[in-house]
Amino acid sequence: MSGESDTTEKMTAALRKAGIRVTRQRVALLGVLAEADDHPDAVELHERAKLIEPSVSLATVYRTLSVLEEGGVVHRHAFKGGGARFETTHEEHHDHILDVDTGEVIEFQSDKIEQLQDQIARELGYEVVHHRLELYCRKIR
Amino acid sequence: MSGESDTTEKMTAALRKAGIRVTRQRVALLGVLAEADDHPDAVELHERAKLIEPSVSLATVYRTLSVLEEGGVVHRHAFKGGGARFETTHEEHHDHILDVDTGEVIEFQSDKIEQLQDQIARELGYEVVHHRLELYCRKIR
DNA sequence: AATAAGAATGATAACGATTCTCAAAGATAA
DNA sequence: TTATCTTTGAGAATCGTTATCATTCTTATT
Repeated sequence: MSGESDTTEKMTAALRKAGIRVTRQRVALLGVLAEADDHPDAVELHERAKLIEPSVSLATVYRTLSVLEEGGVVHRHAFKGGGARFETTHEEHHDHILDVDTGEVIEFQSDKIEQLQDQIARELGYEVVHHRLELYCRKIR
Repeated sequence: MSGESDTTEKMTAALRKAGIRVTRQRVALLGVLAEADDHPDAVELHERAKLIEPSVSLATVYRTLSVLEEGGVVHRHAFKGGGARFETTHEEHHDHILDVDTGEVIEFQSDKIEQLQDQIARELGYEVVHHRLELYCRKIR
């Protein structure tokens, strides 16, 4: 057996597959992203990545996030308030509900809404490249 | 007749109605917003307001925009790239299509989508406080 | 394994958008 | 008109993010 963890191997493979050069920092960050089930921002990701690879700088976190986004490996969200937040792309497309009281993020998916969006755009002579749908909600008592 | 323009009177009345103290700067800015048919950002609004009331500072533009937003007089949008952009609230609710090539903003409205949003939220135990729906589109050739 | 060439990195400066600070000027109600 | 409280302009400060640059690391090639 090698000294490499299973996660490290997986992340390395994922980076190679996306045509992204492999570095310790990138492997660490992607590992953090892969096991995150929330939607962390760059600073939070930096904190977590440092636990795995102490040498990661915040600058590299930002740079790597851009590279991963370009490579289609992560999605960047710009919810209200604060900075951008990220999640891996391995799940299928979804939109978000944001609890305005707790800040919690819930994911949902609606083919119907997607279809309506396409239809509306088409009627106006456009095709949808991508969209942003966020429902800022309050829990019903 | 008074020396006040018709617009000034209207804006003054609108501010009073919203319970916002009336100042030259606020009247000027609201006037600019009222006759804007695009979605200007703070710097652009500052430029335009200075033509009416040269003493307006950028700080006051930002402060006033926040006040007007709280008073329900304007809406703040955070489209991708660049800063916040604003529009008056007098029209009815609508969402936006953004032309990714030209930057143009088109407004649209769909009761069906609104209903679907409410329904989805309800099924998850939430009620929608407000939402954000932006379609980033390309013109069909 | 050694190397050459280009790419990625850490530290920090710079950036753009926005908010804050504070003394001076202004708006409102009495 | 005055007293009180608010708003203002100017610029400093802040926040999230990107750019700079000398050094280190990856990778492809020996």
